[in-house]
Amino acid sequence: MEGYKTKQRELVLSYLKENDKCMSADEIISGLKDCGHAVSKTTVYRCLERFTSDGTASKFINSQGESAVYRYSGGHDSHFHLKCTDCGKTLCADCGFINRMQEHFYDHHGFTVSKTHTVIYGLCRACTLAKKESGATK
Amino acid sequence: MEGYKTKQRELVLSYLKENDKCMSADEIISGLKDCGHAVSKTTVYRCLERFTSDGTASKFINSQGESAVYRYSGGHDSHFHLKCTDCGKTLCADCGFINRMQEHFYDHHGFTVSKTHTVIYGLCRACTLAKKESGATK
DNA sequence: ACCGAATTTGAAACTCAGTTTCATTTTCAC
DNA sequence: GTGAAAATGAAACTGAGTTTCAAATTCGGT
Repeated sequence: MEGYKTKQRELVLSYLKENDKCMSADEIISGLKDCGHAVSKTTVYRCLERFTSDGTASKFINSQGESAVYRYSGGHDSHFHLKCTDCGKTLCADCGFINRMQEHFYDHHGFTVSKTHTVIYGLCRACTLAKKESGATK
Repeated sequence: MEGYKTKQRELVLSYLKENDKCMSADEIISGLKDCGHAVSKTTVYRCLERFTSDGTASKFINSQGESAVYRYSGGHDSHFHLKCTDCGKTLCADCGFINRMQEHFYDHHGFTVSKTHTVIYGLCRACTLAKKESGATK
């Protein structure tokens, strides 16, 4: 009931497992090519979609114009992305606050917050400071 | 110190003011065209970028492959987007919880959460229910 | 092992939001 | 008015992701 088993799907899956970090589709495509196990772009996207929807991997959307990143779901659950709108860096925050958020949004908005897909936008420490200074001097 | 005043910029600004809701760049472009005040795509994007960075308007990024939406910042501050990863609908949540989030992320992660750019992903009420049911019956 | 239907693959063409380029036009301080 | 700085817009481009479709692969039934 789950489709055929194919070499390409195995390759993408083990690449995700072996490189346990957030990777764009492009990184995965060229990573596999460099290993001598090239898998086509189309197929990689199809695998990632499949893994994302069956829970094998998580997809993180950072901002439009920037590629999504994927990561093997090896128990990384309470994991948030904090994206700096100034310098563009993305921080990962593994913290329990998400549970409080989940409660709030479920109770007050009937909304089940995804543990893995949410991106919080704002300013990182460095850019917060930079903004403050430039605001003070200008 | 703020650039020249132009007809086009005024048109985009008043269109945002008069239609106080989230609109994609495309809606704005064709809306203006339909009013008989066409402004070029390039210019609309440039205006939106300007308004976004000077605080006149807010930009909301929902998901890659989908266009960003913009809204005039007429005091809509504690305003969140809740995006359903299943049906794709976006809900707006005007609520004070963002202040608690801001505190948490500032205190524990040195991160200043944007009041306007953050998108929370998850399942809306309807899709949460739908998931539960299909999970129970299958 | 072989057949054949269902599934998967991949190259190429496509989509579409957003950006870049650059010649032309507009603004506004002087 | 004049001219330098800024803004406009048409067209071409970019790049992530999708679609198309013919060829290849999987695997249950025999």
